[in-house]
Amino acid sequence: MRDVKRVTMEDVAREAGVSRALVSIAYRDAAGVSAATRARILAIGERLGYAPDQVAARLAGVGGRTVGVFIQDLHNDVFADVFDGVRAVVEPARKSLVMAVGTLDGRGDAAALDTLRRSRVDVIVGVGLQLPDVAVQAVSRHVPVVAVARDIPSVDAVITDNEAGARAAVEHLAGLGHRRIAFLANPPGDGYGGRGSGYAAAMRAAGLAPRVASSSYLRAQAAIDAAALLDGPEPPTAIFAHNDQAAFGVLDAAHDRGLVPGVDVSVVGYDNSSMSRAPGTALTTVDLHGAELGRAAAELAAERVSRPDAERLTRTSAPTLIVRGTTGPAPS
Amino acid sequence: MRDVKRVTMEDVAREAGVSRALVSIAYRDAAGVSAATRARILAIGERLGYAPDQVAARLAGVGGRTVGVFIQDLHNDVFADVFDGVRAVVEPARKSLVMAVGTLDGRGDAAALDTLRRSRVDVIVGVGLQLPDVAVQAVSRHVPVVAVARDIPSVDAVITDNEAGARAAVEHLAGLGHRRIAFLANPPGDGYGGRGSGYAAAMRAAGLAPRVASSSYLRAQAAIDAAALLDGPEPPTAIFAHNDQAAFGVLDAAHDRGLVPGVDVSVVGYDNSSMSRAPGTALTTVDLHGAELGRAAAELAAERVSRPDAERLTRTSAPTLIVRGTTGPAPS
DNA sequence: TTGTACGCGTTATCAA
DNA sequence: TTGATAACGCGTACAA
Repeated sequence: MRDVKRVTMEDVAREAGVSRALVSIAYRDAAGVSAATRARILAIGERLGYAPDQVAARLAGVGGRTVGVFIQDLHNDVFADVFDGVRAVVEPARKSLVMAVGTLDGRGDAAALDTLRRSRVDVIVGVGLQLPDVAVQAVSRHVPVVAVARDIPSVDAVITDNEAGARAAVEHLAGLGHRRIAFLANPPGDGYGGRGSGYAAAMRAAGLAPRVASSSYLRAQAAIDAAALLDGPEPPTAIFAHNDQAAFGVLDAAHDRGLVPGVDVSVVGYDNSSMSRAPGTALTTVDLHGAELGRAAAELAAERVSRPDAERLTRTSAPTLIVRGTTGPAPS
Repeated sequence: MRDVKRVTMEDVAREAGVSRALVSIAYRDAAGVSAATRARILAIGERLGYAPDQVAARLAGVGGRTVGVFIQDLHNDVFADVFDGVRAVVEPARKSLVMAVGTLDGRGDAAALDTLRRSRVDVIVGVGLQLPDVAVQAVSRHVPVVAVARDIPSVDAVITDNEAGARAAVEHLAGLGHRRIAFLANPPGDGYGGRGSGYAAAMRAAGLAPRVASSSYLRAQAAIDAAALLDGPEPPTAIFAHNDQAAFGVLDAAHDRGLVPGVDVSVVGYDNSSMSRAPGTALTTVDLHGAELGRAAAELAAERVSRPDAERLTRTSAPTLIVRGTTGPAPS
């Protein structure tokens, strides 16, 4: 049923009557073999069911051809967008991609990064890193890291302007006449602090009083925290959540209270995840432009590999507000 | 800024005044080293910033410790559920996981599987495989494959009872008084044919005439196909879509026409993806129990590795209907 | 505990 | 140019 033995390059070489080195050259499309011989070698390899062993190749090779991608959570659609962007750059360059997935609570992140480091990747693109700055910096001493949407001193990064995104959200809501606009905050120190500070700055600029409720990434927790706001004194007429997941929690809480989003209470998320586009939800949100971030990160990664000693590399991306159905005029 | 040279096991051995073999033993927690020496070796390794190279280990090791996971599409939440299940089994067993991601149109699937094969994985768990049976069988001649939610002759599989899921959906709708229940079909030959046949059987059993509209995985296409149904003669009062993505397309079409889901038209999806749980959407759907499928697949994978010549291994899982807000009594 | 033969390609270095 | 030879990468496993 299954091949008992693995077919190796040696097998192909013997069958073709050439050296192993020549087979290697042929398979890598490298210079040093005549077209005719190359074709013959590949044909024989095909017939034998041979495929070069990537593990051996990675061990023997010169390096610089493997990109590691850390993804915080496969359930978050935004990360998938970023991954698509990374792939769009890495695959055409014929480099290989190694993935490692963290855990939602961040506890598995260090292990996942360690896996990448030990997998001989030449550079790591970190998507949704939740580790403290120092932990990321520690990893980057062994393997260069390009952080996506997170600004860590001395670590290459594709930075997204969280302040601008938050400002756009607040200005949108203020323009609709909302005055009691609350912010459902992300965990402190997660690198998205700009969303909170941008919110606060925009509120003050609009002559409004910031009102921040701490919360978490978990939708259920966000629902609880939003409920506290909505049931408290002087409930906000609009809630800006630090990301879409949390915004869904807010919508859950609103729904429980019979409040119609966009009418009784306005809700803005952050990320433009696919769930925010769900029919019936139509969440107004800030688009992170994930694929673009991913492409930029992959480009920075390539640059870092070719110039290991370059100064810190960064690129900046600007989010844009997407108005959908969960925001509307402030109730009078 | 970064370590210029990679620290190897040899470096640690020299520093500790022992052999490389002993360092290897110490790091693998294997028998053959005294506790004191082991601690000393690990301490020195720590100080030197050493981490065992997994690539070299995989090349040298005996095998049977690496599981490959093919995932069709990172944007589909159900696959993430399955992945979680796989991981829940693989990680505690201290095996390593290698991932490869396909493409939505299925064109990249062969390449992704090939990547896994060449990565020396001992077994592949295939999630969302769209390749033809023969292509999967071809891969499985080199590396055993465990297919998730797909039934391919001679390939190990965790099978989900699509017929039962479809039947539950139809019976639910028929019980609500619907008589014109249409099925928005998946592409033929994708392995989920049971949803269509289960639908047809359940319809006939209920004394109703099956009505199948062909469609695709794409939400936009599903919207077009659903629109044709809704605008046509004798429009269905209920539409059962082959998966959640397509069901969202149906909801889009309904929304465009001012039809309220659950009131004017009932909609049932399949998968119980996270989007189906979105507030305001609340899609009635068939729960695939992704994490359970993933766990079962990982268990089968382990069994296959330990018994390479065993007969075909299969396990069956039963989906369950989850009634939410998009289904309601048939309009009179 | 140690020596040492692998595992499977890649990449100089060298010869024709 | 076309090709061969041999060292190398970094651990693992087994005999000594």
